[in-house]
Amino acid sequence: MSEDADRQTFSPTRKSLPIMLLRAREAVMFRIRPMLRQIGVTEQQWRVLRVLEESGELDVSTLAERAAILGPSLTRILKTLREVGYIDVRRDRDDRRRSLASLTPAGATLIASAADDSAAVFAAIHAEFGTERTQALLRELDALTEVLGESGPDTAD
Amino acid sequence: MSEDADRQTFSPTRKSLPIMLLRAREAVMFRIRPMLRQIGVTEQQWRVLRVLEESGELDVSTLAERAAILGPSLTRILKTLREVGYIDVRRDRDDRRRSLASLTPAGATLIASAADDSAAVFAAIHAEFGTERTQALLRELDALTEVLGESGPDTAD
DNA sequence: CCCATAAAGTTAACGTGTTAAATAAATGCG
DNA sequence: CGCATTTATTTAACACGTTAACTTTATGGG
Repeated sequence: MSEDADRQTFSPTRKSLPIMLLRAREAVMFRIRPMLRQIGVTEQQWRVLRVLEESGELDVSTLAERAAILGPSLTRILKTLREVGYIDVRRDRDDRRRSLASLTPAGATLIASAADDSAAVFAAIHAEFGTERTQALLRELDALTEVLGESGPDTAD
Repeated sequence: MSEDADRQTFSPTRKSLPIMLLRAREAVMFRIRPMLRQIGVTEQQWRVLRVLEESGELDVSTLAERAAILGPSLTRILKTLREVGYIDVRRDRDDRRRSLASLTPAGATLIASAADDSAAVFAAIHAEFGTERTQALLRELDALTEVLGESGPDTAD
């Protein structure tokens, strides 16, 4: 009743790359959310804090790129994080179009307080799915992103 | 300046499973969005229509599960899709708590009109990343979802 | 030096993600 | 049968995703 005849017009949604990536991400996030709730930040706020902890002071564009968050979302997130005191934002003296964000001591403390819980979650995932298998999956995801990122339908010409 | 000493508290964000799944999904969606824009539906609306095309009439809970969309979002999406005439929604006679959604002819026509474009996009992805490699990645994503889905921090007791 | 153009962020508008609470219908038990 | 408890869905509130338009600052050519 759903298919015209004996030919599948689309691959089943169970085998669709976008949906499977979404499902896998959901499964992982399900393990992580309890920790995030505990410290009172959203998943995206956590990514921003993590990137700043990893890279130090960054301009908004680079931060957006590394945290995989779009500009408009990041503007709102930075506003919130600044209001609660986890980050500082200042203007770049040399190029006054740029904003530079950095972690405050309070932000660094927050991240440190979640380190053990975070490690435990990922240790559990490695234990259940396999450390090597997880690493291999990460490599494949990175490869897929690289391959598709080089040229797209909007980059054709 | 970012790390306390010589020990990495967190794995680099470049190797974080949640972030890599997000990046990979973004890379794939970047190829698909032009088609969705053309037919005037969002990514989530498209998933709902695809699932209904694949499975026929479904109750809201099952539809949410298969389209990987949460209940509250689906309520809004179904309202929109009904208003533009792509789906019908009715009450289940046997269990009046349930709503049943199904594709209208207009909805089926919309999907059919995008079939060729959709196939072309996925053919391109298979060509660039490899058909076998893509299949293998899908299997790993499914496996990860299964492994993590069986028990979680909220299912421990 | 002046202006057109580009670049970096922000604002705006609308749709979705996420959690908690509310509504409504079905179920089970005394 | 009557009511407390579940189940299915919706509503509400706030945060983020996405695209387009806008503001401000840099840059380059005349």
